[in-house]
Amino acid sequence: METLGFTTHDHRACIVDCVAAVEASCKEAGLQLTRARRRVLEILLAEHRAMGAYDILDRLREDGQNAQPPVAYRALDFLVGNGFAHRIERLNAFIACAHPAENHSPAFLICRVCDSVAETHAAPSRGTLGKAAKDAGFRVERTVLEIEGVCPNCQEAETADAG
Amino acid sequence: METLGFTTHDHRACIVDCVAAVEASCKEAGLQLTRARRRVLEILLAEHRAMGAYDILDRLREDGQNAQPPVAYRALDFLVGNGFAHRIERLNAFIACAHPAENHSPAFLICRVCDSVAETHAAPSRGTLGKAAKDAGFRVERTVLEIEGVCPNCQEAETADAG
DNA sequence: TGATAAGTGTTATGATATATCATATCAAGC
DNA sequence: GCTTGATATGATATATCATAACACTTATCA
Repeated sequence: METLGFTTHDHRACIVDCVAAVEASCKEAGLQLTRARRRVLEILLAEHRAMGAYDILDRLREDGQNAQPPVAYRALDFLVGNGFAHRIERLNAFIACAHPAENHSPAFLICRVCDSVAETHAAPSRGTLGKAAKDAGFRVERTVLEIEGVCPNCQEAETADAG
Repeated sequence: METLGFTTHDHRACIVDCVAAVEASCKEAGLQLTRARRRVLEILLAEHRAMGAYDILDRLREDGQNAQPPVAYRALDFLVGNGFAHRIERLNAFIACAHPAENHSPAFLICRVCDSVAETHAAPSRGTLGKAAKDAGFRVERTVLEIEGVCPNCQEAETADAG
């Protein structure tokens, strides 16, 4: 299990690889990775952090067009719906998937200080929780696991302030 | 473990008991359960479902005053901050805690069809996930676990439609 | 090539949440 | 009593997030 998001790295290859992976995945599934959708994916990948829809919109507008909210939301719906991006409920924001094309059940570590987000993955709810759902007669379709806390960088900053 | 929310029951005693429990808890902790806070708690308990801040505001207005958004949000901040209510991120909505005064780590079963919510509880993240957080150097403070699916009532409805 | 589905551009609006400043309330100490 | 400080409330305005609706274009495929 690899956790991404709290370490810096050269994003170039990362972006190219991810776009390629998504592209392949779309082709295989008969999905259209249109210009707008591809552009939003690139924006999310370039930032490598959770972005609000209007942040994305600002980037889109830098391309020279007067993009309106639905443009961003439609592309995001597509990306999220097909597992190429995730919505972070806690932040009303979106982030490119760190493991596109893999079938996975993501979990997020969200720093309450700097809002950085790391994606990791959780075992789909088994054990106690799965039992509780079953007992309640509830059919589980998707699990949202968002863990709030403080990232390593902000912990360092805390220590520095205190010392 | 008891899961509340998908069964009907007489709420009267439930409301009275919960308000009393919260009242006692506040007294013990030196917190002020003021009129507005108590009223919002009662509204949440009376509905026994997740309510948006503006739904709550509508109820508050039925009391005859022209309550403005901050009134609801402040009361909700108090209730959520002290564990007497929970925020459902998935729905941007709030629900009274089913186990006030107990120290707990809640999880929610959310029906995507009718938006009903059941509170249950999850073991605080141990195992794989706890390890992932630890490996990432992340300090966990709070875990949001929201499980989306279909509640028993809506499953029945599905079957009825199909047959 | 024409029918149909899928996607886009655009306007307007709905829904959720917070910043800000003024005022009230109340307990503690002089 | 009066002041002070802390906490809570009232009220206005605005920020932020999200979608409905409709006209138009593009992709797909029989």
